[in-house]
Amino acid sequence: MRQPVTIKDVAIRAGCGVATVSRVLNNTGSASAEMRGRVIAATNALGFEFSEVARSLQSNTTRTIGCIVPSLANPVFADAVQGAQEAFQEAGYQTLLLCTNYDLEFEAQAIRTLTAKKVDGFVLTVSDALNSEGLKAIQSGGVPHCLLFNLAPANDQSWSVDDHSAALRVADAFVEKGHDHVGFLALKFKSSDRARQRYKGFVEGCSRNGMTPPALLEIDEDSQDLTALMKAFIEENPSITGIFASNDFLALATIRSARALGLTVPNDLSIVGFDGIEVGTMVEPSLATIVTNPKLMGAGAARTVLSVINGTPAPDLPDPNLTFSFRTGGSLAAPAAERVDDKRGVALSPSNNPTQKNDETQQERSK
Amino acid sequence: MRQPVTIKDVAIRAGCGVATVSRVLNNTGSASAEMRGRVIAATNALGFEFSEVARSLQSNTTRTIGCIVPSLANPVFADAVQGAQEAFQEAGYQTLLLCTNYDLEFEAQAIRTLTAKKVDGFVLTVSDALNSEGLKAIQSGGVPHCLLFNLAPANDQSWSVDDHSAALRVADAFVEKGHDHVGFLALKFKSSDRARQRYKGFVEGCSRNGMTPPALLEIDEDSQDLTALMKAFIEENPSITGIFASNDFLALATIRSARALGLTVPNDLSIVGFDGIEVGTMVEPSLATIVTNPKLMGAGAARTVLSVINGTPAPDLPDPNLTFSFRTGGSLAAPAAERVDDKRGVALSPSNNPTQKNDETQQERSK
DNA sequence: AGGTTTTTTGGAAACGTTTCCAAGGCTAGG
DNA sequence: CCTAGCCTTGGAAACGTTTCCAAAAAACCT
Repeated sequence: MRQPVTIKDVAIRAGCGVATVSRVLNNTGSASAEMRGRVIAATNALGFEFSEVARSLQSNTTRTIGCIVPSLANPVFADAVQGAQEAFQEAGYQTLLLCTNYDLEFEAQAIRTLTAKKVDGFVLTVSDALNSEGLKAIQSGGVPHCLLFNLAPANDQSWSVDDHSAALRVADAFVEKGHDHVGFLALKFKSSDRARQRYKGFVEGCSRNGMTPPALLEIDEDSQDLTALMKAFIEENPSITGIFASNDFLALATIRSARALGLTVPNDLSIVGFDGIEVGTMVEPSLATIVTNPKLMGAGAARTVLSVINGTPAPDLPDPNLTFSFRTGGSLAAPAAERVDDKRGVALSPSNNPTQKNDETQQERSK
Repeated sequence: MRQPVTIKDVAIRAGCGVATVSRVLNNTGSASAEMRGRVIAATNALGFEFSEVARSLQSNTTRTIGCIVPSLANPVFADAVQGAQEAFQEAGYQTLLLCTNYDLEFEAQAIRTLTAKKVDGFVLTVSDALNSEGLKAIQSGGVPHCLLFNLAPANDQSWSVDDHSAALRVADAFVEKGHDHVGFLALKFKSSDRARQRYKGFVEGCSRNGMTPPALLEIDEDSQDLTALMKAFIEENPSITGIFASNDFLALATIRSARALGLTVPNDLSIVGFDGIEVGTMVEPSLATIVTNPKLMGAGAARTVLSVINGTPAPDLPDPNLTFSFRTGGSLAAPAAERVDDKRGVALSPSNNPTQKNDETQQERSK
């Protein structure tokens, strides 16, 4: 199916040269009113449309942006992609989407493919921004780009939630409710610097608050056996009274597993999630979580890329502390008294101050 | 930023003609071992990569597929897109994604844009497959395409859940539990033939089962005031004992609103959703719903498009009855007996207590 | 050796645009 | 009435490939 009607056909029909057709249709250069009319008429009669491919070759610009994310199954990315796509769309750019499934090989391949397609820019979430082969290629190729949900290396911009600070905030939330020892549940720890940031922040937050260092439970792809894993985890760490899950789905799954284990949330186990997906407000108890705005992030990254393409000043990155907020929810409460007592008996606490924590606990619970 | 190194540069460096370079690198046509070596060496030395744009112009094929869906905020589409994207990716095709936001104008525009970009095919979910301007353009342009989640017009293929049958099944599920009068809650009724199909099927299912025709509650974009709407709806239809929501999010929101109105689910009001998103199994009570497999649908549509591109036989569409299954859940149960009693007494009570409904009305109407 | 295949090679056309440039027709100023 | 300058116009080059074709080189026959 060859290009059905080309600029040449229009030129013939209008009885003029192709250059004239191009000028008229693009409103570039001059043309007599009469000529203009003939060209328009011919264009309509033939139903002519420019081939963007030929244009791209000639203009060396495709008005296409490569967008690379791990997966759309995670609504955070889905929303971010949509936000980016809309922003690009508005500026007359289309979006070539590729999902890496958290696979480094795919990631590199995706970048190569899109580079060959001569995209005008990239918005991408990589597995590890500091060591990404593909990202380096983009940088050295001088292709406009902006990271999304990554910790930006030097010289790079990234629209991202401040995972570290958010995790600190979660630690604060736990301690406010009187928890001393909690767990961190991570998915795809290996392939996501975001998860690692959250963990790092959480560890630091716990430490700052004088809490026991959080126990780490790291799981793989499928949460089929999450209940079993949790059982082992809790047995191994009998003093934990809460779990910080690295995303909301995981948090909800954790609640389900907790129920399956006969634990009630939040009494026996408090849960805090991350992302702030909407269903978190629909469940009972509602999910305490870090609320983020992925769509905004995606749109922001898009605007940044557009700005470097156009050579206009880049939009300001949002204040890191405004990239998230904490949402209280029924899934986080003071630990039940019995478990606190348990702990008192069991835990030979390190350099912190569990007594004081327990006071807080009492206070909270008496409300 | 011109193409940094072209086939010409390689040819010069290798001391041969461009035709030879092309042949060697594409493994088409013959070349002496020595020549081959020189070309490869030059390619590596220069870091040459083909420009897909130039290739596309020459070969009149872009290895790019246009993918159009209403939104990625709905995980059904997000999953479907991912499924399609993966299938295409595997076949060496990339995916140009556009979201219409349920806007007909955008839809038409999107199709025009992608047509100009000379995509090799389309996978798309349109608002109304029978009257879509853009779809007609695609058809008459002879561009390979496959619908997704649409009711296919004649001559077209569509990978879609059999919404009609699924809705029948939901009606059966309600009647099995002893419901007689239920409501149908629809979002974007105007702009989605899927929602309309579901409604149509549901009406028919209710009729077949001798139930009262379902009451229709149609809502717009934001469910902010869903609770208020539901209150009015239930007051207007005091005999309904259940609601079939046209998607799972809506179902979960409905449960939340029901709670806000002091109704318990499923005792006062049973809820059935549609789509089978995973969180439905994580909530309490779990959500009764129609389970679908959007990723499979997306991948299927992709395979269909690929088959018409390659001229190979199209994959069989799945048996319509296997495109969905019913998942039982705690949100669907028999209507509470007390409510039946209660209702008798309070038949005339105004809007104070929305939990009360009139069973006599129900029985009378059911004949 | 000479003629006949077969292989290897490179020039050039083509894909559909945009844009440079030169040429022609006009207008206007002298 | 002539010339300098402006507006219009179209030919042709360029963008980076692939592919057709013919020429050159190598191989294989008697």
